[in-house]
Amino acid sequence: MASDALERSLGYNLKRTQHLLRRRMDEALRDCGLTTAQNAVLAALGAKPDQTNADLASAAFITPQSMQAVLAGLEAAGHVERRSDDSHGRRQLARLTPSGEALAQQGREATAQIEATLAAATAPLSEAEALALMHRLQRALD
Amino acid sequence: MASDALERSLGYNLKRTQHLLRRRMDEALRDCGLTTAQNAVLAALGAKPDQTNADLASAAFITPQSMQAVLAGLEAAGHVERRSDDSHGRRQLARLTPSGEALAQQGREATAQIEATLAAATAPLSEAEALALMHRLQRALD
DNA sequence: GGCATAATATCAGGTAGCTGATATAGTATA
DNA sequence: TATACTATATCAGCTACCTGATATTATGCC
Repeated sequence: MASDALERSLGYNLKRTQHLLRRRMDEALRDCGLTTAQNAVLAALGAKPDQTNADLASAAFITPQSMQAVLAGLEAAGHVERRSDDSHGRRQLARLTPSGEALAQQGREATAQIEATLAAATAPLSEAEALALMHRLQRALD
Repeated sequence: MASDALERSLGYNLKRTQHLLRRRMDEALRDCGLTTAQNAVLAALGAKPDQTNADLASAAFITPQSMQAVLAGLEAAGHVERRSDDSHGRRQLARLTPSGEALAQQGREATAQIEATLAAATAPLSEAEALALMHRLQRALD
């Protein structure tokens, strides 16, 4: 049994919550054959096409170097395509292929249940209040 | 710029918050020469001595295999000592040495500021309300 | 125009944590 | 007692992500 001091720590509970969430997400996405990082890319490109590797890395909270490998895998599998930005010679803009769109949809469906579970568990707080709390914590940590 | 859909996701914001927290913790602990995992071990043993490798792994949210390496490092550095449990031949109970106690204290001091920042940022919610929210989310995800 | 700075992509190497497998000791059960 | 099950420690190998370095392309400034 852990000490009460740890149980009362916001940081510790933030970490534990995120840890449980990560496990649930990994489980749910395993059925689609997706990793969490891959799903993050598909979701980000689904919401906003033509993003650079650096954009996607930031969205998935990993380094651009790490994202390169993820993106290369998705590209090799035919779920993503990259083309040079005409106005910016170095940039490469990524977007979903049709099979990538389908996979992104599977990812959304697999994770929707978890998101709904989270939203329901905020009661008696509203989901908006929980989100506002997260935003305040983020601002404090930034 | 990320899509609004992601910004409104509790899971995404939980991940982002934890990501920022991790960065701040790593920064603060670097001055003590401690990693996050090492600090977790010292904090856990400070709160409750004579824990097994498996106990500590659970407390730090890593596998027992990974914790072995962390614990071996701390033991080699003289901050932790392990002895066999007389009543359980296989178990090895870890506890802090005097230098480990001192290092644990440094870790506490380094992270106290961050914890206080988090607690202050819960307003207008109380810290207890924020903790209760975390616990509800954890229960929902478990 | 020319130069410093920032942004992007990408190569190379290192590390932390993971999964899988194995050995051993304690516990429960038939 | 014997047999199955659980908990612990620990070896081996793997993967994801990181840091550091480098090349190339915009962009801001003089």
